[in-house]
Amino acid sequence: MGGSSSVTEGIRIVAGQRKDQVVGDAVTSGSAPGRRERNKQEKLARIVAAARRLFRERGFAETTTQQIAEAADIGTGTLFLYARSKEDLLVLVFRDEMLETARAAFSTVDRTVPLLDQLMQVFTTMLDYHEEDPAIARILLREVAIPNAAGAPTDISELLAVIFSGLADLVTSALPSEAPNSDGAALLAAENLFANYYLALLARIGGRMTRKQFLDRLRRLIAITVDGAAG
Amino acid sequence: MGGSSSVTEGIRIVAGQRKDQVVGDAVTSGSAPGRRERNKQEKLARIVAAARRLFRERGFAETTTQQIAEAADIGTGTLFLYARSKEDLLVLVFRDEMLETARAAFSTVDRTVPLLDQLMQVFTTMLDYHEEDPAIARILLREVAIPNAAGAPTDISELLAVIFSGLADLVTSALPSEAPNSDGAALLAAENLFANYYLALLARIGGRMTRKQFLDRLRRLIAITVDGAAG
DNA sequence: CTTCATTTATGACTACAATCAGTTTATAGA
DNA sequence: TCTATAAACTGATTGTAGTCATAAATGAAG
Repeated sequence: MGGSSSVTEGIRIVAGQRKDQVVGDAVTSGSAPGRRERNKQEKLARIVAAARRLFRERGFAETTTQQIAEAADIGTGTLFLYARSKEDLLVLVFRDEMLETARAAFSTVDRTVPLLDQLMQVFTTMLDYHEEDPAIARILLREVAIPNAAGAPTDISELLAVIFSGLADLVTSALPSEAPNSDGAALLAAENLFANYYLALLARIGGRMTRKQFLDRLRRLIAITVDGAAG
Repeated sequence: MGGSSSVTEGIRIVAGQRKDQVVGDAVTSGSAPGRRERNKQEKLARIVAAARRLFRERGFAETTTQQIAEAADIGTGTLFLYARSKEDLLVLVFRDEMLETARAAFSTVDRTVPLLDQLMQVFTTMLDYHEEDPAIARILLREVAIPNAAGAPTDISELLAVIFSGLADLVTSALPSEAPNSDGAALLAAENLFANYYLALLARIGGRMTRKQFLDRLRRLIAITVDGAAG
């Protein structure tokens, strides 16, 4: 997403309102973590591990938050101190995998082929990941698009940053180095490309397209953008 | 795991065929509707009317399916013969309004202005509709993108057809009449444009953009596609 | 009218996400 | 060390979406 405008109108701390919690990550840097912080991180790790295993083994709907809590050896209420909802927990659990997938996708791109093919490589890698477990992907993609519960959901800004800057970088590299403000233009092109990928992915994961149809369609869609921006 | 020693975790319903019902519209054409059919339509109308009123008055989360059933004067279980889930009911309720909004958007476009402006007119009209009730729009857009429950959700193909063919028509009209297979190309362009609109809309409704930011961003995004396709 | 089969309706019931008042644990200060 | 305050944890409880066994309504056929 474009400029993370530093408007800072949130007001966060103080001011009596304590609604939105979710045990915050209080690790500033360097200094002693402290027992409380260590306990929190350890618990978070247990929760994520347990949830991942259960979601994978039984599926999302078939796994209850009770089961996750029990497997993570915590109280049922504790779970919701770490994730706002069951769906949000899913994002928390698979965020890192998605991030790694995205990073891998960009780092293995063959930069000698045309931009269109580079983009298809990236998107195909990300598609492959989601196709491994379409049932999970469905809910994951839904939650990423529009979070369910109110309040601050699990932060995915890093994932988005990797994707957008990665796409923008491919676009910039492929373009003849001339345009002056091409940075903003490249980021905008990245958003355009991602929008096309995302909606096609929704159709694919939603079972409204075969894999072949998806790839074919996506290629044509991004060709519109790529040819336009390049021509 | 733990707890009772009996494993029993397989079983679940899983068995082959799903039961996908949802009282189908059996009106073929012309011939006598029959009492059964009339009752169904009447009930459906009552449900939609009651749900619309309650969702508008109290909001989605604050309205229970019991309240809707009572207001529609039907049993609680009956509701789920007409919609697969509470979310699906929301689509059922607002589908017609969205369809009308889309139709109106396309029929009032000023065809004398540049294509980019025509598209912005259409998208702005649709944005206006969703901004009237962002809380409802949020869930509506989620459900449209990826239906919640399994089985056939409320059919929105007509809405999508109106939007895609409408966009394709604008594109075709604005382009110099020359290209032979421009029909498929125009439809593809329409998908590209819609993808950009939809993701921007998600950001806007998700509160991640002001209205001004949305319009500005969307204009730049679709400019990429329009300039590319036209140039 | 009287079966009979099929479709539609019902509401008591179940399962479960999420909450919240009360409890425990950690840390800072004395 | 002990005490006070805040942060984190807990599980019994609650509200409600969605189910399912049963019943009612409809239409077809005799």
